[in-house]
Amino acid sequence: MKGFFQEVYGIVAQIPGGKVATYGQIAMMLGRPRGARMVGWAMAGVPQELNLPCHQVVNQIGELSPAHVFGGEGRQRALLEAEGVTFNQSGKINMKMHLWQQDI
DNA sequence: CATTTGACTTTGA
DNA sequence: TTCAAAGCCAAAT
Repeated sequence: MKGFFQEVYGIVAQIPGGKVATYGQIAMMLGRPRGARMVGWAMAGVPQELNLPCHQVVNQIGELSPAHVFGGEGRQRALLEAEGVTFNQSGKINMKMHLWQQDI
C-alpha cells in the first residue's frame, strides 16, 4: 500500500542536511516528471511527527514556499540558515551551492 | 462521479 | 532576458 505521499516522504527523508532539493527533481525520482505539484502537495500533508526536512524542498529557482504554509514569513528561511544554507541577494537559495544532487 | 484546487514546471511572446 | 499563460496529476469537496 505504497501511496504517492509515502514515496515523496521517502525521498525527502533522504535529503542530506545543508542541501536542498527541487520539486521537479523529487517528482522525477518518482517517475512523474510533471508531478512537481504533487510533491509540493504531498508536503502539505506531511505529518510533523515524521520530522521531514520539508523546508529543504524548494522550487526550481531556489525560492522558498509561500509563508502561509510554514506559518511565518521568515520561518522556512530560518530553518535553512540553521542548517548552513546560504541565500543570495534576491533572498533565494544559492542553488549552485546547496542543490542536492544524487548523481554527483 | 465531476469539479476545483494546489508548497510547480515548461513553453511562448 | 523577463513576464504571462498552459499543462499536469492527485486529493479534497
